[in-house]
Amino acid sequence: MDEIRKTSTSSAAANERPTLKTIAFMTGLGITTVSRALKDAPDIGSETKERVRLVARQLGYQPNRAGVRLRTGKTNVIALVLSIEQELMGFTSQMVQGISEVLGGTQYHLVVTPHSFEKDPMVPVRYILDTGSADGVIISRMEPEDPRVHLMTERNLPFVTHGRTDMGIVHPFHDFDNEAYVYQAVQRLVQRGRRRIALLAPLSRFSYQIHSRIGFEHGLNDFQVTEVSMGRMTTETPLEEIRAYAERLCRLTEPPDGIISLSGSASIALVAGAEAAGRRLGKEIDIVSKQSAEFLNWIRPEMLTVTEDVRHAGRELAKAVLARIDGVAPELLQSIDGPVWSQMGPKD
Amino acid sequence: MDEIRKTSTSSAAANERPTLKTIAFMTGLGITTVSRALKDAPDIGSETKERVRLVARQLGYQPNRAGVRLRTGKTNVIALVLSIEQELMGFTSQMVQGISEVLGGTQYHLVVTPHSFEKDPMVPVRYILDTGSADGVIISRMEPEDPRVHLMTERNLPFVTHGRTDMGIVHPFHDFDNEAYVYQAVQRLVQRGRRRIALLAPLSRFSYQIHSRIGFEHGLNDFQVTEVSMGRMTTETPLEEIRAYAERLCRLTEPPDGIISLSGSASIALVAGAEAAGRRLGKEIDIVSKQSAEFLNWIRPEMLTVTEDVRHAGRELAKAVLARIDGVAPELLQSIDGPVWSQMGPKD
DNA sequence: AGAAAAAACTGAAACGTTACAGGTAATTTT
DNA sequence: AAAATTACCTGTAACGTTTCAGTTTTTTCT
Repeated sequence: MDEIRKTSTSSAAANERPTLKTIAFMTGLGITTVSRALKDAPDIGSETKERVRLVARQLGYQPNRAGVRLRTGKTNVIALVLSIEQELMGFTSQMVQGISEVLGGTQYHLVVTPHSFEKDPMVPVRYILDTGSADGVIISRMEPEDPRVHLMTERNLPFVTHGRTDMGIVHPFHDFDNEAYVYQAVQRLVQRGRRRIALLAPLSRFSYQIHSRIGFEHGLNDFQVTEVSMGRMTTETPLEEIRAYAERLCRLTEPPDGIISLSGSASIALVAGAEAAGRRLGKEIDIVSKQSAEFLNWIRPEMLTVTEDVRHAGRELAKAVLARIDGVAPELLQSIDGPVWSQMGPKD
Repeated sequence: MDEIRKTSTSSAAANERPTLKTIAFMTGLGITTVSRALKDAPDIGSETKERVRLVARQLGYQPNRAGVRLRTGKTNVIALVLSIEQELMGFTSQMVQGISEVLGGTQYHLVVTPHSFEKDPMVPVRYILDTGSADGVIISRMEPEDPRVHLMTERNLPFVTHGRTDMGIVHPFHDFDNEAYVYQAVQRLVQRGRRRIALLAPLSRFSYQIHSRIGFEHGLNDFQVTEVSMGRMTTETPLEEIRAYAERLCRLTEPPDGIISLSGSASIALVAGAEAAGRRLGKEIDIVSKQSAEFLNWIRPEMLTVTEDVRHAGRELAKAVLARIDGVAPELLQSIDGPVWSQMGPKD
């Protein structure tokens, strides 16, 4: 099948995608006028604007992205930089949905750039900077001193972070309040009579490890309970190792009676370990977990959970980058979500 | 902070991004020559090519995407069209990772376009077609008669589907063998002595509902066991309804002793329902499930599972669109993954 | 009435790339 | 030695857009 009606070089195409030229031809105006009319520029007559808009809508005109990008440098792209090490249980999916909900009403497209954080987190950021391939960037897995934030700030590339930094640079972010989460987790465990609590925290390089530690220590202090060490375990340790460690821990003479986890999937391993050691949730031990999708309560209703609304985070992040691109001051684009505890199981 | 060294209009910029013009200036060649040299065109001297390549590498030259796209129409973009109704447990994340692994070695970017399948599945496809915003498309949630496939085929837009159709159009696809999965599931249940089996299938509009039904009926027939109806339940029914239904089912005088599920998250609800009715997995009942991330065995080791390798699917899909874009015949770009059963729990 | 100002519109140039239709010099053929 | 061929290279135009520097027409001011 080859093309049918191939139109001549001049305007007024039958089948082709309409351009400014098409509209100019149909209205009898100049291309410049059409361009300015669609932008609602002040030096175009209002009747003309109306006419142009009408024809444009009629034709289903959509500005050619390549043309705009070439001329103005504006890509109309938001880049989402994802770490391939990121939690799997629904996180990415929700984040993408949330971002898209916001971008859906705009000209922006979402380009997803997964990358190994372990190898070199700077690679995707540098690429975007070198090629000018996005107007704004969303990054996560923040560190207190984050070189990506340095670079993008220095090079004036709008961005938001999912998570906070601590480096004296004011930048847009959205974060979950892990400090409050862990503090409240301790509180709830104490309310249930727990006295020996362990914390399964993220890798220490990440900002939210520090936040969760702070919340934990305040909790230990305020409620006068003891910590049981999780050793070298983090939320990123392979599940089987976590399970084995949890089992060992629960077999000690002085086992923990409460565990707080920062990761939904890691919690599955904790539960498996604790139960392998004969502990029952809600009886000898309570496990508290953050999750990015409601599933833990389905499998163990006794578990205490907070569901981080990642979709909402995606929306906030998207709104923030867009606002930043529009020149809104970074200090106005910072938000933190507090923990929301799920309905409880049998106990309540 | 404003810009420093702003270079004049002519070439030889200090800080700016290099273009063909920059290379042309530095080598003393014409822009055309440089362009052709980088494309390894036959009418350029080999020594010249070497020289151009050297300088280009030196400068870190990367072709301007907008320039290429404007001139040639090539976007270097692959669009992933996702349904927001899609399973949450890791599916999207894995799919994106898989695709990116393949695109990582190319000039292609991945644009993600979530959309409500329920509302109108054609919208994103039409948008891509109307705006020419991608060179290739990946879609999922296939139906036997899929209008998206019709449209893209007719308009000659390269695409792959995750799942098969049945409409006499030969097109690239990658699929999981749901028929074999369900058949083998029946077989395994029978091996465990189960005789009354229920199937929790997808919505009937989807191709894989049909495949799973076929596998199921063959199984029922070959192994001489009876079906217990799941009523109006599908994998997309809200979890709480599924749970309630499963519980009711298990309280009947003739309850099922085996359930086969096509969705990991729905299986959680099935387990909850069965257990609420006092049935124990591996004892009075066996539940078999497909999942897109290894998590069911962690929470109920007695469950029989198959993990669909969505990441691998992403890789296959990406390779297929790229090949299709390069003109490879569609019939050569079709693949089906067989079910791989996980290690069993205590029983084995 | 003439000058000045305002309103409405427009052509040319440029962003970076590639296709096309050449050009020039060296080499081969006759 | 002239003609033809080959090997290499290049300028121009075009893709669709916006910015700049106008131009023309109408209105307002003096």
